[in-house]
Parts: sequence; C-alpha cells; structure tokens
Amino acid sequence: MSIRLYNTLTRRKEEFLPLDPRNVRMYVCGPTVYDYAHIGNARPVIVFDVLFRLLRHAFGAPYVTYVRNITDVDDKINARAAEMAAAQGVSVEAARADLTAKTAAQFEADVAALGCLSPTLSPRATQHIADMVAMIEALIAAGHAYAAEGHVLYDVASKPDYGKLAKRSPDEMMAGARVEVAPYKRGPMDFVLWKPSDDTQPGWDSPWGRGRPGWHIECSAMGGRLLGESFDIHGGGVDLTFPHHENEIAQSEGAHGGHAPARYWLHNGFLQVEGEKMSKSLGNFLTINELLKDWPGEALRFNMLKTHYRQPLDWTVKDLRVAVKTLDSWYKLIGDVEARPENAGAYFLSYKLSDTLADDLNIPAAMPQFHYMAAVLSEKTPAEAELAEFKTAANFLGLLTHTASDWFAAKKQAVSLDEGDIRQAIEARNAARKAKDFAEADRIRDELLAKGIVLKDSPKETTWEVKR
RNA sequence: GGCCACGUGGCGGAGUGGUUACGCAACGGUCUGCAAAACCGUGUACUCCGGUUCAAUUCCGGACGUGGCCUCCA
Repeated sequence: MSIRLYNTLTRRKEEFLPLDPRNVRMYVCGPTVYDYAHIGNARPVIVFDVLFRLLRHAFGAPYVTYVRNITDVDDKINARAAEMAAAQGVSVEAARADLTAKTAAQFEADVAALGCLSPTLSPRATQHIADMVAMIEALIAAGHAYAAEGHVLYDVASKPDYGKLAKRSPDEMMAGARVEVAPYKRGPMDFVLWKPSDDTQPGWDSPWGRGRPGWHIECSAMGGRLLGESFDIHGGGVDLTFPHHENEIAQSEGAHGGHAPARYWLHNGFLQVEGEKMSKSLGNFLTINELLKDWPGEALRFNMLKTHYRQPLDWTVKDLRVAVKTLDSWYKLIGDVEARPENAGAYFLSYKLSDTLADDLNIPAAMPQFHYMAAVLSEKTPAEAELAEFKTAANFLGLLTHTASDWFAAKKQAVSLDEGDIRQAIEARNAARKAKDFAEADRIRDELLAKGIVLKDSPKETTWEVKR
C-alpha cells in the first residue's frame, strides 16, 4: 500500500516512505491548556487521528508511535492562573497546577468523545524542561543561539535557509514587520528560546538564571527526546507553519547537526463558523464541550471529516443536521451488528477505503463509497457479514462505533418529553385513527412534531423518532 | 504593504485536458386515511478576463473575492 501525503516543505504530494517501517513516528502539536478547547482545535486532533489509524493499518499498530504534546507552560496560562488566584485566594502556583491539570483532563475527555484514539504518548512540556535546557545549550555551542539579559535567543542570521518551510525569506518578512524589536536582539527575527521569570511566574533554574522556555523549543525538545533527532511526520494547523514550525526546524537542525526533525510536514486548513471567523467578540466561539451537550460526538466528527483536511472548513448547524441524518440512516442499516476488526482484509476496508485514504487522506472521496455500499445493502436483505464489514469500515474512520440501539436511545434521552406520555399520545391517536377521526389523529401527530417527535406508522405498530 | 492558500450546481463537497462524483435540499412517482421512513426517477456547476491546445472547470498569466501568516491563535 502506497500512501501519498502533501508535504508543506515541498508543496507537493509525495509518497510516504518512513525512515524505518518498523518504527513509524508522528508528532502533532497539541493544545495549550488554559481554557476549553474550541472546535477549531478539534480539527487537527481528528485529522491526525485518522492518519494515525491509516498508518497503523499500513504498517501495523505496534510499529507506529504518535506523540501529541500538552503545553502546560505558557504566558496565557500564567495570566489566567493569576486571575484565578486573585479570585479564589489561593497561590498562583496552586492555581496554575489546578488550571493545567483540569484543562488537560477536559481536553482528553473532549477528544475521546470525538472518537479519537489516545496518542501513544502525551508528554507535558513541564516534564521536559531539562531536555529544553540541554537543547538550548547545544544551540549556543553550535553558534546558533546567544544569551542576552537573562534571555537566550535564536540567531536567525546563523541559519541561511531559515524560512524554507514557510517559503519566505527573513528579508521579505521584515518588509512588512511592524513589531518593535527588543533591544537585546541581534537580529529583528531572532526568537526567544528562554526568558527570565519573576517571582509570580513559573521558573526553573538554568545556566541563564531562573526562567522559563519560549514557545517553540518545547516541541523540538519533546520530539527529539521521544521520537529521535529525525522522525517521519510532523503535523499541526496551517497557522503554525510560521513561526512555530519554521522555528522548530531551525532549533532541531541547529542542535542536531543539520538533521531535519521531520521529513513530512502536514498542515490542516482553518475552520470558520457559519461563514465567519470564530472569535469571542463575534459570539460564535464554539467549544467542543458545549457542542457535545447538543450533538453526539460522532456527528461532530463526521462533520469535521466532510471536508478534505487541507481545505478551509465552514462549520454550520445545517451541516451538522446532515451529519446526524446520515449517521441515523447508517445505524438503521447496520442495527446492532458487531464490527469485525479482525476481518480487516475485507475488500472494502482493505482496498477501496484504505486506497482512497492513502491519497493524502482523501476522506470526503471515501464518503460515496459508504453511500454506495449502504445503497447496495439496502436493496436486499443483507447478510450479517456484509453489515459487519460496513460497520468495520466506518469504525476505521472512528464512525458507527456504537450499536444502533445505543445510538437511538441516546437521542431519545435528549427529548424533554416523558416516554410514557409519548406512548399515551400514540395510543390516543391510534384510537382516533380506528374511529376514522383523522382530524384528531393529525392534531396529535402535529402536536408531537412540534416537540420534535416524528411518528411512523407501519401496518403493525406506530414508532417514534427524534427529529433533529 | 509582503508572503501563502482557496473560489465547483440552491447548499455541502470530491475529481478530471475531452465520458453521470457523491450527499443534503427541491421536484415527480410507488407506498400511506394523511404523513414519516424507504425505494425509483428528474433537473441545475465548475468567479471573471486573457493565453496554450483539436479540446480547459482541469495547465499558464492577470483581475476580483474569501481566508491564513507576517504580533507565542489549530
């Protein structure tokens, strides 16, 4: 099986050839834990989860390592912790520990609800301060960094190919720069590796005094420590291309004798909400947690997968309804059949679906395959094995992971009406129908419909569903 | 201002140098007391202007539009 991935470094689709097929390694930038993760944060998590699954399928689960970090040292965290400390009368230190632990746990619960597998490793930045300090020392020794006024800065001028990922030269960037340059910087593009901390800020002892790391160094240090100097894939959102990933490359290559940290750099596109940029001021800031109160995690996931990962994605309620509707129909089809992951060699999964995904993770192109198969299975009385194959294939994308019984039961729970009341209404309506009082029968049905209940008459009985 | 993406039918969304993607919605039909569901059938597209070509939605150039980055935001 040949996997092709679009590499930001070369701006081309390339065949994916791991350095070592018995040790395939991927690093994805994870969240900074200071607040609930929003739906935009969920995109890379879901996208790279599918890639993780594909790699496990292609190379064998034991031979794929996926690292997604948790950034728990950051000035946004410090600011939030200071607010909390003032409000709750606890120490900043305690507030910070509480904030990062709770937010990280919340993030992990949220993305689990979105059907994401746990990464192989989820390192915390604060667990790797020593690795960062060592890396900074290596950068200084190699002539790529310098200390100044308690800071350590990366000397961009020492790296002639700086800008190769973002495809822009320092000169070009300077042309539009409106930022005031700190006086201790040698070059205006130089970025911070280490900065001094005051008493209210978290700090660690270092050769340059008590301080804390800059933003970019943690990913370089953790990637290098956990995956080695060179690994296969590095992923994240497009907005991280510059400066974050560009700086990671500069740091890792500078500290590792020029060895590139990753060979394939993958970036997912941005997400908008109802056609607008998501922002708190517009009031369209959607957290995963809030969305999960209104929608099944699987529907959120389906909606995220509707668009190719590199394309911009417009997140709308309208599309979410379609997602639910599609999943409803598929659950109706498969019922409570069990998946058969051991039958991964089945035609659909092993050839059609995985080949489609292998083309730069073209998940939207795989959807017609599901629709087609669902249509074929609907036309006849499908064998259980066929339904199991359908479910197994959907499971590959992290979809249809429940039984139909559980799926529809969960939907019914979301209704404000008591189930007994609904049954009573149905009986009253059926009595009216028997008496040919269709006006009354329609009145009852409309009344339930107004409350989101759809009735379905069959020759035998009347059942109900939740309308979304 | 500089750099980088993207622009497909009512909506969402793949793809391709010449043949129906697909889904939702809409419309018609079967079924139904009426519906819902299901099934069958139908229609509509490639932002604009140039260029290359026998042929471009697909390649090249430009315009316009949208988004991202250039200030630690996925």
